[in-house]
Amino acid sequence: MAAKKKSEEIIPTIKDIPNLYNILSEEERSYLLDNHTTLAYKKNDIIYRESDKPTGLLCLGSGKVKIFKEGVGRREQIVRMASAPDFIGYRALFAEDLHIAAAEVIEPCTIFHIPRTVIYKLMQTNPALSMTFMKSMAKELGFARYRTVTLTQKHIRGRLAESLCVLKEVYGYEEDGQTLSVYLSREDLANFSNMTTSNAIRTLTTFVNEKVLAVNGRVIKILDEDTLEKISRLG
Amino acid sequence: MAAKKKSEEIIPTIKDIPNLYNILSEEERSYLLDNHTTLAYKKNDIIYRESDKPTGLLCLGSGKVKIFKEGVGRREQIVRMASAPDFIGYRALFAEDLHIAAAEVIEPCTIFHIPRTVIYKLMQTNPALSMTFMKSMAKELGFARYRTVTLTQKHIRGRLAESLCVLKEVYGYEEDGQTLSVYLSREDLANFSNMTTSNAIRTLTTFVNEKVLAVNGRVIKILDEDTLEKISRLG
DNA sequence: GTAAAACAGTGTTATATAACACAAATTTAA
DNA sequence: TTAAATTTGTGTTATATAACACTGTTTTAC
Repeated sequence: MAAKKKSEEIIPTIKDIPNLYNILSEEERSYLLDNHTTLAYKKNDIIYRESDKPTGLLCLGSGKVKIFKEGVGRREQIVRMASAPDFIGYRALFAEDLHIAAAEVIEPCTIFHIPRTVIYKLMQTNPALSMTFMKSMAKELGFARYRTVTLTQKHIRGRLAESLCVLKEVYGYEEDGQTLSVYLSREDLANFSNMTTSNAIRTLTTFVNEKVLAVNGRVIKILDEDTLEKISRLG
Repeated sequence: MAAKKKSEEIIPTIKDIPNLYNILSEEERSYLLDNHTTLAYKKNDIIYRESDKPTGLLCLGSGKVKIFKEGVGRREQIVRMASAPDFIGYRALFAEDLHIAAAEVIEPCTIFHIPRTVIYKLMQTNPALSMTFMKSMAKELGFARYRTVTLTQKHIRGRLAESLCVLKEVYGYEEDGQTLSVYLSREDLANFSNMTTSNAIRTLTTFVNEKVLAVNGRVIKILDEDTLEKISRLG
């Protein structure tokens, strides 16, 4: 959080995407290194919007991103929280569709852009690369299925508890082993959990009263992970 | 529907899965023909269950299948309705996961089973095959995202209207150009639309009163497709 | 450094939909 | 071919959660 820390941060390179770089041959690696661009985004930047056409593969080298769809009456539904190293926006690329969700920066990002033709060429010669994307997408589809059920069937407490558990999985804790390593508005928390902002606030308060969480502004500490998971499971 | 018709039906072969067969070389085709099995399932058969381990790729050659997850308090959520020729159960295969949903036969099926090693071997030599599965899965993920939003945000009328539109897309009409070519219980309709059976029945009745549908038992005619789509869109 | 905007928090009310309970009709099985 | 089970249909009640309306507090921008 300290401003000083930021200036010391080392900028990642595409070599830091192991799922991508590690499986390439020497020749493929140099082809990739010569044929990608590195982009820097700051907080609140939009990386792509709903109905944009994908131009290539995006790899999140550092930073945090939320992926969301606009629903009924502008109400937004966050469908995924991405962390580095992750692929983003590749569903639309491989489906040969337009984007069906938007991506917005939550914490400053380094993103590698690999043009469609480049990544397709690599996939032609390297079957393992296709398998990587396939596996990644299959995991996401599994998660999407799981969430469809829980967001429609669990009660408010269960939905919020589950979202917090997911955030813990994706971003982990700070050094203290308790503080969630994301800094989200109540509204984002609500949009990730399919509820109104008021209800997210209220439910957060009950979790604090029950000593499951400690909350200080947007800083959330998970005091009792087991109970949180239990609340999530029982809906 | 006539019993006689059934006995005349020709049994499909794996050549009838164009997304798979058409993109293979002669050599690959004969390898595939020698290394798959054809299975027949009847109504209400379970093809696989939640937490089963996938053993290979399943291709639906004929028939109709529902894919569902069990949610809170045994309540089932239908996440997909499959029609021939479709791949089924391949998400778990490629994610190297257990199945996270179950598949049940709605109308008698012919299914081709291609062992994991066989399909992986083909994917090693044929990059286009990987792309086929990738595209298929990307489309499904898009659909899943879309549904998450509508099932959580649309009202009951919009959800049921949307489900009927989806069924029309997937299974189409009978020869009369109006009758939905699936025969589902009210409960299945409800489980596909995230509502109780009573509410599915009631809402169906209001659609009949509004002359959008005509219903005779489980036979549903869509009288006014435009209005149905409008109801679906407006939520 | 101040004004404006966005966000957090809380109480109250309204409402969509689940839950329940039962009757009638249809299908299944013995 | 009769009984049992399942499915369909309808009315009533209960309740979870959205919607609304404010106030106080941060953050942002000029």
